[in-house]
Amino acid sequence: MAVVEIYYVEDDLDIADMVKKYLEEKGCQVTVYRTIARARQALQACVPTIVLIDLNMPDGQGENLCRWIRGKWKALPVIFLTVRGDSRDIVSGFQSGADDYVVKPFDLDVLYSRIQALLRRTGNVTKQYLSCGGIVMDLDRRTVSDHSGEVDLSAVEYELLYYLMQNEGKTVTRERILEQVWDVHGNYVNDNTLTVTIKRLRDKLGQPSCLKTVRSIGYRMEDTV
Amino acid sequence: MAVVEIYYVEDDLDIADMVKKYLEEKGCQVTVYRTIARARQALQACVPTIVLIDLNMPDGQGENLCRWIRGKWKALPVIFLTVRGDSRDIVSGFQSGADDYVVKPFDLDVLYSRIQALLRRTGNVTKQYLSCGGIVMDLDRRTVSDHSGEVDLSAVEYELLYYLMQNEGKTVTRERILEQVWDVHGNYVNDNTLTVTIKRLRDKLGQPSCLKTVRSIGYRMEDTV
DNA sequence: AAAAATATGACAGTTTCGTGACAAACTTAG
DNA sequence: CTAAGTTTGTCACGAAACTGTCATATTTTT
Repeated sequence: MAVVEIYYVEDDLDIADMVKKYLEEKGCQVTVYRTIARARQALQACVPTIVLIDLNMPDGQGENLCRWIRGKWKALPVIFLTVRGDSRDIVSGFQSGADDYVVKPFDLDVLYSRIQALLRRTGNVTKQYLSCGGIVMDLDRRTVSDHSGEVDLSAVEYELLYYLMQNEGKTVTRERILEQVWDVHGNYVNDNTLTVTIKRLRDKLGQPSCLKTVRSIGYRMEDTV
Repeated sequence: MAVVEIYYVEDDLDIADMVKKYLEEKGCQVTVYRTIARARQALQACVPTIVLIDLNMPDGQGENLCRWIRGKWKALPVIFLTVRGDSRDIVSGFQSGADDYVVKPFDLDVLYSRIQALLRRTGNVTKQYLSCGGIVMDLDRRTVSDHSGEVDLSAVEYELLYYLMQNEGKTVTRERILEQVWDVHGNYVNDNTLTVTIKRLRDKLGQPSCLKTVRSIGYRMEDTV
């Protein structure tokens, strides 16, 4: 299984630290967000494997974040971690769309078991998102977003971006792109067509720094370093 | 609503009865098995929607039953119900392949929430209603309403809307829609027929913003966010 | 400074979708 | 069974968006 990327929304830094350390030991990649607002912002840029949410946050209820997540990503796994262990709380937590609900104080091994069980359940789902440098492609919806929200791409632009993001980190040659995106074999396609489509992409995506020109070779998508 | 069929493996008849009654009130169909052997026999004859297993059974450990189930049906939802609430027990329960683990004494509402969450996740819930962006389809009554009340759709229009709402959030291609809604094999169906039917749908539904055109690909139903 | 590669702006042919109209097929009521 | 009303597929047309190309500018390399 690829790296499990976890977003953990928690304001209590002691707990957050403990959980983060434990999960990192298990090989997960954990990012902690101390407010709902920040978590929301991060989610717009990149979609993790799973989200852990503390119910009581300083800037709102975790349930609302979960509902918001469900509105955008129907299948993104969400687990609540909370001290509120009353039946009514649990039921309302599930009603906001969560997949599991763990009451503090919890055993870390149990938490990890539950994460694994959930990922086992969702694991075989074909990967639905491609993300790189703040740009997210939702392959099911066939939409693209950047930090400022959804971006409307034409068919060719979408195909081009898709090809580049599939090869994130690799430099792909102009010829190869032309072959793959315009799949012409004998058909002459003006080489400049690629240049122009790249420009149109960059314009629509707000000149993203992750789409790099590799002079005399081609282009490369890569996270800004 | 399609019936949720539950196999409940439990030797304590008092608890079994209570749980069974509660779940039946919720519209589920519950069969109780008092031994692992009988449950196994029943599973070989018929596979339910979900299995609830008590860990301590007179003729063996529930974990073994779960492992056996996983060997045959990788995706059949399984929940453990048990008094053994020690961390090690829980972890080993999950390791045998369970999807959830509920410690007795449990609240019935919580149990039901967990069952629902799991079925939601596995896509086993057949809902009576489909709703999206203010449009509600009642699949039993075969009716459609929007904010202004019931809308009268023709057969094809209904099928088209049904297909789109089933795939809420996904962009579906024109070809796929034509295949699915007009199920012609070699039969020529004019591509424009789809365009026209979409228009008729939009007219009747008051130009809903949730029915989006994805140029040169197809259409997508989606809540306006 | 010249040459090469890439970026940019403008333009026009093409594609795609929405729209109104129409006739054949089907349904329903009398 | 007939006649009126509905449904459904098709066509033709137009507006809007898409896409490839050219001419020109800008940047990078030698």
